[in-house]
Amino acid sequence: MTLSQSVEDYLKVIYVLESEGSAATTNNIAEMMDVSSASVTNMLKRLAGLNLIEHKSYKGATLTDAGNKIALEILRHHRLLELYLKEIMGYSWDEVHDEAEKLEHHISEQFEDKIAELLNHPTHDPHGDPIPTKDGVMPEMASLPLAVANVDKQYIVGRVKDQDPEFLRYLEKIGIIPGVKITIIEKAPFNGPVQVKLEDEEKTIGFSIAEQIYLVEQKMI
Amino acid sequence: MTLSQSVEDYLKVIYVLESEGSAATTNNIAEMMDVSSASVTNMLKRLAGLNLIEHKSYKGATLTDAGNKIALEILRHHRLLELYLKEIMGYSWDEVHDEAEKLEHHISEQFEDKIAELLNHPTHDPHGDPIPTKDGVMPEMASLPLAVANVDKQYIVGRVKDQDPEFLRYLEKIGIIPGVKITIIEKAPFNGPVQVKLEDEEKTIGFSIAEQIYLVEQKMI
DNA sequence: TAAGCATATTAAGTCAACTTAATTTCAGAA
DNA sequence: TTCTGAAATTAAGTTGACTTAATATGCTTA
Repeated sequence: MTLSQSVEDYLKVIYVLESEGSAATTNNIAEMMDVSSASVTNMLKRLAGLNLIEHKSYKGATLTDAGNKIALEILRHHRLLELYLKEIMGYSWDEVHDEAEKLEHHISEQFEDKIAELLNHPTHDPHGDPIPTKDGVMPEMASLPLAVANVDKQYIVGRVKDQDPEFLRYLEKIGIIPGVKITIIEKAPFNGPVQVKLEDEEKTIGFSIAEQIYLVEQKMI
Repeated sequence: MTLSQSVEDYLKVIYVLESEGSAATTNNIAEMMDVSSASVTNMLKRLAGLNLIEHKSYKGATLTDAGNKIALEILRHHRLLELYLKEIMGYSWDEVHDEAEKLEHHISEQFEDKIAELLNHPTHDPHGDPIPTKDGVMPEMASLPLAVANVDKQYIVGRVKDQDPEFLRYLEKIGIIPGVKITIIEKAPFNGPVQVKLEDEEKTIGFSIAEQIYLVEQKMI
């Protein structure tokens, strides 16, 4: 059973919405994929017909086991590719997303296995997103937003959510990338800026940025 | 201007037919692409509309400069990928074709440049096919079929035409791969088998196999 | 030079993926 | 409890890429 790129993309988006806690409603999907909601309704019917999702009219979609499996496979491709592009091919972390987005649908099982091996079976991509294992197990993901973490406690940057290249270049410039130690010095009230200490330098970042950064207490990787 | 995978494939096939000396007729294209001739007629109209080919009804197609440029770009992708898969990712030479066939349409300019650099700007792929340069120059290609080369003269295997994996595995097993020295010991008449000497061992191969192998007098690579 | 055959084209239809516009459904406020 | 606006669906149509079947073209040869 070989699925179209489009089908794979829908499944991936539904997975991501589900895992974010948002419902995979017609409009949510349409917005994320930048297509009309009518297109989504149509596709949801097809996906339901393929037993990849369950769809209740006017309610939203949930992945079946089969759909979940495929979504995880695509996600695995995507994240392995991101890491591969960065580590082996010398891409910067703001460039990897777009390239992986295209290639994820076209690499073979063999290619997947080779890069996993070359990378020594990694668990997280350059943004800290977990890479599902081949049998569909999702590693732990950093889930504590910097914006709500404790002051004066040392953490490690676990994950950066926003994939916008400019945003990523900014973060890299100020030194906030997965793996680095970070301590919150002060949080201004009313969603104000957050002052953090990295290695030795201190930086101040806006609240909305702090919401995109997730911390862990111990190194995951 | 971004072209569909299908358009790119047609251009590539037309290029290959032209460069083989065969006319790019409707039926030739249909056969190579395994589609109906009606499909080809349709596509030729579209391609002509895009100024990528010239098409005279009932005559056949020839690439315009624009079409040629795109065909060469795809061919460059394909052959760079083949070499990359073999040299960097550890594929065997019978496996690279299929994977490259899919990926060639989806890699970015950046990806192309990176692998070219990693491979040190190679001129030929693992089968000996020339890799067009970025500005559309096609390196020399071995053009002397083993089947018609001289007896008792030392050559070098330059290129293997047939891409069938089983055929390639056979050739590899008996040691006929681009770059190796080869001398024809004897050619049986009436398109009979050909006896060759490789390094130290002698092998006998069928005539139709000998037709797929092209020699050069001096190492190209 | 006309017949016959291979080659190519046209006609009509399918399917996936999309669109806009019209309509239906549902859930929350008056 | 009905109304209304947002969300979802249906209806109708487009485009690309394909199909089979019918028809047209033109090359060879008798």
